[in-house]
Amino acid sequence: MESSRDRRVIRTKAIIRTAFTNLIEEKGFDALTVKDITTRAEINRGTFYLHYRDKYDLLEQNEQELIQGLIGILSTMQPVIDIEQVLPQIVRVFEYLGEHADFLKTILGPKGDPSFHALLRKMMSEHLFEKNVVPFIRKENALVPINYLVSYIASAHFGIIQEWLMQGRQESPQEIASIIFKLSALGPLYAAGVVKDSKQVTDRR
Amino acid sequence: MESSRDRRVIRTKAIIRTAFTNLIEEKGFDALTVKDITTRAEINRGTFYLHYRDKYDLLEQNEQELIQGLIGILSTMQPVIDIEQVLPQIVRVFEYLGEHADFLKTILGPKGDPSFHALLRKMMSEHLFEKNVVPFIRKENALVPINYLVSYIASAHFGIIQEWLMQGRQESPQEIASIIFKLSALGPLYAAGVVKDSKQVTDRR
DNA sequence: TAAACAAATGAACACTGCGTTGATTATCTT
DNA sequence: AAGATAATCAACGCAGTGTTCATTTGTTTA
Repeated sequence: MESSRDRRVIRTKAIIRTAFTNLIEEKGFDALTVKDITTRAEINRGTFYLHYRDKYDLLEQNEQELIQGLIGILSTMQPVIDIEQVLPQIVRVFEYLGEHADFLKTILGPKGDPSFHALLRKMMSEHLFEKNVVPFIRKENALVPINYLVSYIASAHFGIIQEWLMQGRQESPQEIASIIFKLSALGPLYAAGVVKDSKQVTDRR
Repeated sequence: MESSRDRRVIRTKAIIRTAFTNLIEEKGFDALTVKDITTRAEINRGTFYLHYRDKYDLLEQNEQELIQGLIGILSTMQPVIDIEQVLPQIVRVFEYLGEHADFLKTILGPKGDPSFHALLRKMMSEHLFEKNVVPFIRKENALVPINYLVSYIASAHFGIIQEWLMQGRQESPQEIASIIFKLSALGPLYAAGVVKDSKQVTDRR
């Protein structure tokens, strides 16, 4: 299309991208120089600046690309009626995440970009829960403030994503969706078999 | 004690620390130069190097200080018998976190240090759940893999901490402990009032 | 309080990476 | 095949790094 049909550009951007991803994993994003990237990519340093303003721009463009893809998926999903309809939606999301595992794994890891952590969490809150869960909450029934509920779920699911990626995606998206569902619907302690019945605890305070 | 009883050192380290914290909040850690810090702290740049190897060392020392304090608290706690005994423990932790809110807020925020995120999450897993929760799990009862359970809970609680700090700690440690307890023991969806009874969902798959 | 010590300052050093430029070469599109 | 543009190469001033050394300032302790 309009955006850079020149094969040289495609090639250059691709090798920059992989060099970048690998180097983040090795040294971490901020210990990283443009020179590192161009050396690794076997590219003239000036060429880098033909495509990116600086290393932050490079990071941002890669992140945006990924985010846009995710938005594309999430926006096609209509709000669920029955709570179990979320399962295939979760599967779809994890399929997509799996396709970008390399980049995600590094960027969400300990040497990654915390602002991307925040961005992704925010997206999960907005597109998933505030559309699918929050509407079902009758305020008078909620036992905890809603913002904490949302943070709890968003972070928890975020943690599942991280664990899945870091362990090398051993489970299928279906398995993961099932795990998430059980944990959130039944409660982590119930799912663990620690608490036998929610009731046991309900009437305490 | 032995470590630097000279008042000049105390003073210098203190002003470096606050300048550092403020600057992280303003520009983010990696957009930050040693010169920025010393200028803000109204300190000779050479003085900085008298105390820290570089800005990463400064970050690490501050983080370690905080972590050690947390370990000190966690290690005095004996494993709980009844699951509700964790409540005062959670309270104690949040009291401590509250004392260091300024630093934590920035370092756990979008401009913070992702490796510290990981470190704190790991600590929570090890000291809290693997000591207090995991032993109670009978493997045959667990509906989900334990590593996912641990990730789920650790991240979820991590999210609560972040939300609490970012919103300016409006709730007391007691309130937060109660919120966490409800969410984890009853399950987030139950606590939200979305699911009426866990049973409703238990026998599906 | 005075002497001895240690911290903080200020100025200079070479070094590394940054972001940009202009001329030249290589590769692509039409 | 011709024209366009991407990539290269070498060079530039600039900013921040981490180190040094002589000097001044402050703190401790005898």
